[in-house]
Formats: sequence, C-alpha cells, structure tokens
Amino acid sequence: MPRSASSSQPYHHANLRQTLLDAAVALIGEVGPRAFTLREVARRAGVSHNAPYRHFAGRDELLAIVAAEGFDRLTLSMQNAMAPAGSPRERLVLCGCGYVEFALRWPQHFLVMFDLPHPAIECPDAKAAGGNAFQVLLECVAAAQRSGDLPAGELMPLAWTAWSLVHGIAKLAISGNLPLSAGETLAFTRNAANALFGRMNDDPARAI
Amino acid sequence: MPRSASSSQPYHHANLRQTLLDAAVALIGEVGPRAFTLREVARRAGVSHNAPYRHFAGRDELLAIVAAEGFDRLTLSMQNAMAPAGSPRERLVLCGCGYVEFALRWPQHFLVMFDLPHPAIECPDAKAAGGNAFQVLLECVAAAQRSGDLPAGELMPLAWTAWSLVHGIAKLAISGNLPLSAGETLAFTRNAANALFGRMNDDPARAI
DNA sequence: CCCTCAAAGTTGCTCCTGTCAACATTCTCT
DNA sequence: AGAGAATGTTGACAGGAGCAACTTTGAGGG
Repeated sequence: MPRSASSSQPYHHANLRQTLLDAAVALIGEVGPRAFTLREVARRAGVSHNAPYRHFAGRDELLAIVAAEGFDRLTLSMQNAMAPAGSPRERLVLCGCGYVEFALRWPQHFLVMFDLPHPAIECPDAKAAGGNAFQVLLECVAAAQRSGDLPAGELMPLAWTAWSLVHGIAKLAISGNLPLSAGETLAFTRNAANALFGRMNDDPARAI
Repeated sequence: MPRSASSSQPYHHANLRQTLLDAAVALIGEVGPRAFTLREVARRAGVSHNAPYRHFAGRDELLAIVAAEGFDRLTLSMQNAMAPAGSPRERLVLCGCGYVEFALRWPQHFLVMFDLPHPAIECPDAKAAGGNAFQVLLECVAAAQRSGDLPAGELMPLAWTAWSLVHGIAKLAISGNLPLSAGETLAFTRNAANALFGRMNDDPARAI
C-alpha cells in the first residue's frame, strides 16, 4: 500500500476532488465562468472526462462548491482586515475593505459566487457559507450601533447599504470599470466607506 | 411588391434582426444569460438555426448588441428619473434611482451588460452606449459640485462612489439578495443615496 | 419583360460539451 | 485471500456553435 510519498502515481488519484476544484478555479480565472468546461477541468487534472462525476453531481454542483469555498475565504478576508481596527466604526470600514480585497484577490470565486444563475447556488453548503459571511457584516453594523457610531434604527437597511457599496465597488473593480490598481481600489474603498458611515450617526438613515 | 401591410408572410422576414434581438431578451429573461442559446432564439423567431448568422457574427455579437440596447435604455431611465428634480443634489439621487429602476425593470439587459466576459462587450456600439450612460452620471455629479451640493474635489472618485452604491444595490436586488419588493428597493435606494450624499459637502471625500 | 446577381434562409456537416450507462480497477475490511 | 464499495474509464446520445454549400427571394439593367 504505497500511499506515502511517490511511487508510480497512486493511480487512484491522491485527492482528485481538491485537484478538480483547484483546476476549476484556475480555468475560470482564464476563461471566465461562462466558458468554463467540466471536460477541460478533467483534462487538466489528467483524468477522463467522466471522473469528476464520482465527486460532484455535475457541473453546477462543482461550481456551487467553488462558491462555498469562496464564501469561506470571504469570511476570513473580512475578519483579517478587521483585526487591527480600533473603533467599531473603523471595524466596519475595514470589514468593507476586506470584502473588496477578497474580490480583487480571487475574482474567479467572486464571479462564481454572485454571477451565476441561482439554481447553481442552491446547494446547502454554499448557502450556509454565504450566511456566515453576511453574519460578519451584520455583527459589525450591530456593534457600531451599540457603540453609537451608527444610528440606532433598523439593522438590516444599514447592513444592506454597506453591503451594496462594497459589492458595487468590488464588482466594478474586477470587471475593469474602475481604472485603478489594487492598492488604489482599496484606498478608494476606505474613503467611500468613510464618506458613507463617517457622519451617519448625525441623522438616522430612515428605514425602507 | 406587397411591402405595406400583411400578405402571406413576407417570407424574407419583415425584420428578422429585431425579432431575433427581442426573442433573445425574452429568452435571457427566462433562462438567464448562461443557458441562453442561439438556436433556441432562432426557433422562437421561426427560422432555421443558421439564419441568425446572416445578421450577427455569432452569439457574442448578438449579446453585445443586446448590451448596447440596454445601455441606451439605462440612459433614458436615468434621464426620466431625474426630470422632476429640484436641486442638483436631488438630481443626483434620482439619477441613482433611475439606475436601479432600470435594473429592476430589465434585469436581462443588466445581466448581459455587466455579467458577461469582457470580450463579448468589446463591440464599439456597446462601448459607446456605455460611455453615454456614464456621462449622464458624470454630469450630475459635476453639476452638484458646481452648485456646492457636493465638495469641489476630484470628480471621478465621487462619480465612482455614486456608481458603486447604486450598482451594488441593483446587482444585489436582481440576484435576490435583498428581500425587498421593487417599490421598497427604490425607496431604499433613495435613502441610501441620501445617506451617502446628503452631508458629503461637510467634508471633502479625499481623493484616492 | 427576362436575366443576372446579391441578400436572406436552409440543410447538412464537424467538433465540442454535459450527462447517462456499463465496464474495469483499486482499496478496505474481514 | 476475497467480497463489496470507491474510484476511473470507455462508449454512447442529445444538443449547441459555427462553417460550407445550396436554394429562394427581390431588385435592376438590358
């Protein structure tokens, strides 16, 4: 049972599932999620065109799992970005920066997460991972409300506003509509978020 | 030469080109831009699977033209929404509402315009139409700066911020991530835009 | 008024993809 | 060692993109 190091290719592929997922992300990065092809992924992983079906129900499920992976990374990216924050307000701003940073670093994931027809994302893992990510934002907003950095009105409209701003920046940036470098985009994000939230506690954003 | 009213189907299809474009928009609305199929469009237009190639270089060009159509409608939607505005600041807010309203009314166009791999959009018509739409926003922002409703700093970062906010709202709304009706979404947009711009003249948004 | 020609549509191919079914190989557990 | 489940492979079928060759229609020139 030569399962340790090399030998002549474990044949039963060491870890095909992850290999396929990685190849899928790479391929999406090259040709976009639309031109992405299951058969090409299999080809790159060096297996037959039907091997992926032993690990995923089909193309859509593979993409849904890529999306779930993406949501997990998004959660981490926001948490990392928030870490050095001082005030709850700064935490919220940095959380937004983490969101955009994620999109800039893994645009493939971002596209799969948000640009795919919904049925593809209806996989429980992806929905749960997405919920977790949103929870990070929600807690930021709630904390800022408790501390008085944001007005004490309804939680959700505030959270949607914050999400919309950073989501828009992320989307426009990775589609090439903002002629900025990655660093400039992050600086811009911070300024935009400050403009939105900096003085919001002066005047409650009315509920929808 | 019975070209006027009816007769027995002009056979050389009265206006296949537009018929195909309309069928394409309808189909995209039903199945999304990914599952959209040239052959199905031809089927719905009642022509053979190769007739579209007499009018479009291929699938991508047809989609690019749908996108161009979309940008034109977006321009109109913003201009209509702005019409009743009083102050330049209100003009800007209503312009954003027009943006979101467009996305809610023609989500198919919106998806094709922004969710497609870039090469598909590299058609001159689409780029020009997109430029026109952006110009409407730019002029709103510039006018608000001139009137003092917005700080007099750099134009572009302000415009990008405004665009990002409404683009994010539009994108999240049509992908079902905001649990709001169309009317609620528009009210929410107005509030969010007011929150962003209402007091922005107190403190220049620093340039990137 | 007929004949020619270009435009607009059609049929028929080739290549590629997603997915199902049946078969082969390998691993694990006893 | 041998049974049974994982894991991969080959083969087949339906459907889409796009190319080529053929056919119909409409417009103009003699």
